[in-house]
Amino acid sequence: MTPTIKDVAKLAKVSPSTVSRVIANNPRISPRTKEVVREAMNELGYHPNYTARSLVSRNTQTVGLVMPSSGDKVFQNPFFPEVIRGISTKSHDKNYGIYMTTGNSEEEIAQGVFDMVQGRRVDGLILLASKVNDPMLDYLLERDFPFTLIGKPHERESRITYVDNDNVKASYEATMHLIQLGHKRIAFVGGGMELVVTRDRLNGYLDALKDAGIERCDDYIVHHEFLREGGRDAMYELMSLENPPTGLVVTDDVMAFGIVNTLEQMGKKIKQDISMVSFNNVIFSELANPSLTSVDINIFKLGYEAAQCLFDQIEQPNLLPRRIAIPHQLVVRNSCGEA
Amino acid sequence: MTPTIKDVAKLAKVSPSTVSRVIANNPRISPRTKEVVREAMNELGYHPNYTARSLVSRNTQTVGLVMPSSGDKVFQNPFFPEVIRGISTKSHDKNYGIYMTTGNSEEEIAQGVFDMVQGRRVDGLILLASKVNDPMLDYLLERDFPFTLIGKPHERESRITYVDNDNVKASYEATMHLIQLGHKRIAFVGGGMELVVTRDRLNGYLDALKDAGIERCDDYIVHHEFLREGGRDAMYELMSLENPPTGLVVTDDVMAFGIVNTLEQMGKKIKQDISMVSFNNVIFSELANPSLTSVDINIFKLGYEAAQCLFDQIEQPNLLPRRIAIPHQLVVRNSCGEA
DNA sequence: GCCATTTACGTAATCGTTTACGTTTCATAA
DNA sequence: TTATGAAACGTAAACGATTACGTAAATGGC
Repeated sequence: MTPTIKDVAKLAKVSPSTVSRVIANNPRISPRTKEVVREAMNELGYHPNYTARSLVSRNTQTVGLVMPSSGDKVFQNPFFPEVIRGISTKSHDKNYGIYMTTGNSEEEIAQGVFDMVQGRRVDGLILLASKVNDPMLDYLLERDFPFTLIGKPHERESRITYVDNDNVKASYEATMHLIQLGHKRIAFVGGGMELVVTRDRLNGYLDALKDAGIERCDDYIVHHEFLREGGRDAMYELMSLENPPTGLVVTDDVMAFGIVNTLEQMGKKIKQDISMVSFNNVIFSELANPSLTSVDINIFKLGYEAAQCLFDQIEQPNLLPRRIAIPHQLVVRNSCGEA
Repeated sequence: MTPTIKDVAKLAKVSPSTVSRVIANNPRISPRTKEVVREAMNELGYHPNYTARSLVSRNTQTVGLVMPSSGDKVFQNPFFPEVIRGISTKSHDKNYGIYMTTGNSEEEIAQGVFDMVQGRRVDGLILLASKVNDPMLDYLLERDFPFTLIGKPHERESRITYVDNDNVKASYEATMHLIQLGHKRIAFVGGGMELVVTRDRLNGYLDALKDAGIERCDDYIVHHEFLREGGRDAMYELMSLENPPTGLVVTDDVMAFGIVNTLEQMGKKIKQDISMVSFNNVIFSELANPSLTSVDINIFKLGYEAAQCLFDQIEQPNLLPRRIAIPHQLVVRNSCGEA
C-alpha cells in the first residue's frame, strides 16, 4: 500500500492537516515541524494522491485536447504532432498534464468532451480545429468552461478566445505569388467548407484573383480531405478539365504531397508544368521533390500560445476573450515556376 | 453547479447508492426504479464525476505515456504520432483516455512518471523507448505497477511485458539487401548505444557482414540523433573517410532524410553514388526523392498491441509477462542501386 | 500581572462517489 | 402460520486529500 497523508502524520506525530500544510508550504507551520514532516515523507516515500487532491480542490492540473473527428487519420498530418508539441511545452512549464481522447465520429468526440467537462477530468480545453456551426462551442460557452480555440470561430467570435493566423492575408499572398509569376489559371484546393480555415483561405485566394483582375472560375475550386488521398483526388478532378490550371493554391502540405505523387504518375512535372504553393510548412515540405513553396504558419507557436491563453483563463476566470494572431511567412522553395 | 449524485437521488426520491447502482446497471435494482432514476439524470443533465469515482474505485480509466526525454524533439519524428495512434485506437475501444507529460531531461521525465504512478493518475503506463539500464523499469517492477514497453528491455527481460520487432533479423535482412546488390563497404548509422533498438540493429548488421565474409570496420559505425541533423552529422563523418562507404544501413527514416539532403549538397546522388536502406517506413518515406527503401516495422500495430497488453495486465493483475513480436517487412523503393 | 493578539497546530467537515452491510417487504415452503 | 430466503433498496463508512474554524500556548503591551 502506498502511504497516505495519515501515515505521514502518524510518523511525524502531527495531524494530517499539518502535513497538508507542509506540502503546500504554508507559512503558518514552523520550520522545525516542516523539517520533521518532510523527513517522515521521505522515509515513507510519500507522494500525494492527485485524485483525492483534485476532488476537494476542484482542479485537475490537466488540459484536455479535442481533435477533429477523424481521430485515426489526424495523426498522419504532421500539423497535429507539432501543435501538440507547442501545447505540451507550455503545459509542462505550468506543471499541467495533457489528456486526450479520440473518437471515430462527431458523436464519439462529443461524448469524450462531455466526459472531460462534466466529469471534471480537465481544467480546460484546447480545440484543435474550428468548424462552422460547431455546437461544441455553444456547449462550452454556456457552461462557462475555459477553452481556447486554434483557428478562428465562425460564430460568437467576440466571446471566444482563440489563436489563429491571418489566413485570408496568408492566402492572398500565396495566390499573389503565383500571379506575379504570370499564372492566370489558378486553382484552389481546399479542405471541407465546414472548416473555417478553408473558408478564410478561399477568401484570400478570391481577393487576390479579384485584385489581379482574374475572373473566378468555380471549376477551379475543389475540396478534399487533408490527406494525400485528398490531393490525389483533387488532381484527378482538376486535370480532367478542358483547361487545366497552371497554378495551384493548396491549403495543406500533406495534400500537396499527394498532388506531387499524382502529377508524377500523370507524367507532369511540378514547377515546369504546374506551379504549387501550399500551407503549413510542415517539417517534410523541404524534403519533397521538388521542395515545396509553403506558407509557414508557425504551428508550434499556435499551440504554445493557445495553451498560454488557456492557462490565463483558468487562473483568471473572468478574463475577457482574447484573440491572438500568429504571424505567417511565405517560404519560397522549388515548386513554383513562371507561367 | 453541476448536479451530483445526491441531487439526482433527491429528485428521484431514492438514495444516492441506488443512483450509483443504476449507473452501474446493477441487476439488483428494479427496472421501474431504474427508469425513474434515469429520467431524473436526464432532467438534471447529470454526469458522474470521474475524480470522485476514481478516488473510491481506485482506477482512473487512463493510461500514461512515457516519451523519451528529448520531449520537444520527439514529435518531429513521425514514429511517435503513429505509435500514439495505435495506442489511442485501442484505448478508445476500451474507454480509456490517454495522459501525457513531457520533460526536457531524464530527471523531469522521471518526475512525471512518479506523479503518474504514485499520484495514481493513471492505471498503467506505456513506455515508448527502451534504454539500457533504465532505472524506471526497476522502479515500476518493484511497485508492481502495470506497464508495457515498446522495444526490447535490456535487463530483466523475463519479467517485463513488451512489444517489439525482431530488430536483429530486420537489420540482418536490410544489410543483406545491400550485400546482394554487391556492396562491400557498408556503414551503419544508428542512434545512441543507450537505446536497445540501436544495439539490436547493429547486431543484425554485424551478423550479415559476418555471414557475407565482410570484415567489420569500426569507422563505418556511427551514432547520431534520430533527427535530420543526426543524418547530416553522420554524413560529414562518413564521407570524410579515406574510403567512404557505398552502402548505408540507417536506423531511422528521419535520419535518412537528413542524409539525402546532405548528400545532395555534397553533389552526390543516392542510389547512383550511394545506396541506403533505412528503418520505420514512415509515411513520408515514399515521398522523399528518391523514395526510400525502408523496413516497415508496423508502427501502428506496435502501439495497438502494446495497449492491448497493458489492458490485459490491468484487468488480470497476475498475468505472466508476455512478449509480442510485430512482423516487419523490407519495402524496396529507389534508394538502392548496384555497387 | 492581566488581557489581547499572534503563532502553531488540531478537529472535523467536505469533495462526489462506491460498496459492505443492514433493513424492509413480500413470496414461498414446511 | 411461521420461519426462510430473496429482492429491492437504504445507511453509513470509506477513498485521501484540503481547509474553515477552533484552541492552546507563546508573545507583547501597558
